[in-house]
Amino acid sequence: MCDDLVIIPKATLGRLPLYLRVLNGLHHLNIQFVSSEEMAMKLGITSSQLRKDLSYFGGQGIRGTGYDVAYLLGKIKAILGVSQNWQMAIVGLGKLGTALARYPGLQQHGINVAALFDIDEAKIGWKVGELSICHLSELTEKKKELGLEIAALTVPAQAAQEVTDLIVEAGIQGIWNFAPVRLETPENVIVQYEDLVVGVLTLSHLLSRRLGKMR
Amino acid sequence: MCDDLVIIPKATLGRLPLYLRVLNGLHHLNIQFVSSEEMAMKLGITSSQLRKDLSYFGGQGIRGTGYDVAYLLGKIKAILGVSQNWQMAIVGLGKLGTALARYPGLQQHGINVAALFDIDEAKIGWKVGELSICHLSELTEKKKELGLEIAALTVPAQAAQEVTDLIVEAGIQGIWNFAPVRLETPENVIVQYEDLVVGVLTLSHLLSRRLGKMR
DNA sequence: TTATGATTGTGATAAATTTCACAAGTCTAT
DNA sequence: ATAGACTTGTGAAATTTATCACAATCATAA
Repeated sequence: MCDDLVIIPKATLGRLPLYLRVLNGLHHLNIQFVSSEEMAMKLGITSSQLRKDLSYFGGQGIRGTGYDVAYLLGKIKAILGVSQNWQMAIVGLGKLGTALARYPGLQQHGINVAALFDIDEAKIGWKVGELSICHLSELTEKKKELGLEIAALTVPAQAAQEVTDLIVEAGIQGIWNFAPVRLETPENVIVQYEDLVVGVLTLSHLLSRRLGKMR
Repeated sequence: MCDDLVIIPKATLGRLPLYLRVLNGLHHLNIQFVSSEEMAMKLGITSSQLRKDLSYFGGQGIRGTGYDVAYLLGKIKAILGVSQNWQMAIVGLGKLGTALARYPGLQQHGINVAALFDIDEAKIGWKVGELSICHLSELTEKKKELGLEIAALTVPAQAAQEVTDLIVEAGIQGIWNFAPVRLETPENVIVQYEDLVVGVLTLSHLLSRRLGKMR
């Protein structure tokens, strides 16, 4: 009845968004079936890994034919929670926060940017796209009004914990944290860490080795 | 002589940027020694994992005392290739590219944004911070002039492969790819994939389970 | 010097993840 | 109906990663 309660390995979960993307592409092209080999090729992974991943939640593949694109898409969307919409607030409208507010990829995946908050008086009332920036003190009120469920935290590192406490107090249970610090939160709050620097440093490391540029 | 040739597990490498951050903080506070327990606490991992990670490249800890912050910092910087500077180009000055161009975290980690490219005639000549946007056709020339080593790819998905081919042709060997597609490149080019959507979908999944909001 | 307390380094073990290999199922063409 | 070509699903093996537990080491103070 409720497949989502099956335990899906973390490593697999991390790949589901990639699968979602490829399936979306195929669905757009009106392709009805896809083999694990074909999909794996597009993803740069092995077909057995893909099949194993899908097996954790019942990919319902058809031997000799492949997987039903629409069905698999629906299944993965359900697991990732993309099949319903989420109301998200952005807290901290600096460069990063502003870019995030305008990023179309969010809406496409069921994340609705519904409110913007900052603490800088100079920014209050400014518009980013359709939305006006509110003062952080309005968070609790707006949370109830708009049903905010996720807060993207794009404030400077020094302010992050303090602002987190306010977010938690407002009753928001999901924090997408772009500040480079670990946040202290109650158990019922989920924090997802996002850090651009990790990616570029990994690249930097690989290049150092490749180019032999080190001292 | 060259510790970087020791094989460091991928999982460990992925954590080094986090260690770098904590060590930077400690160093800033003029703290000379730190124990694995203390550092692990700040990171939300176990101390034994930290020690094991450091053991792969010789953390040079002192029993009873802990690790020398400055020494460890230098070591990790060397491994991550942060101890020298890199010249980076940003290709595609949309919302994301522009935010990246202004992101101070890059400079802080030895990544120098040295040139901006776009293909949209309307944008050519515009300034973002100190730099002017150049036409993509100047890439090869600028690569030689500025010694560009990394290209951040922030163009729409449809254009990504085409632009990648130009980047490769210009002789740039590191691509930090923000476009949600897999890139075909020669073996000597390193591609680091960056995808914001993965993070927020993971959060979405965890929230779905937690809140029991699914259908 | 010696006792005490703190902390590392690392084998051994456990857990998680990936890869392999192939039986079993499905489709198509004849 | 049958053969042949494909493709899935999945146990088992291999590999990678994380945790445990404790001897060895170092600093400090009496």
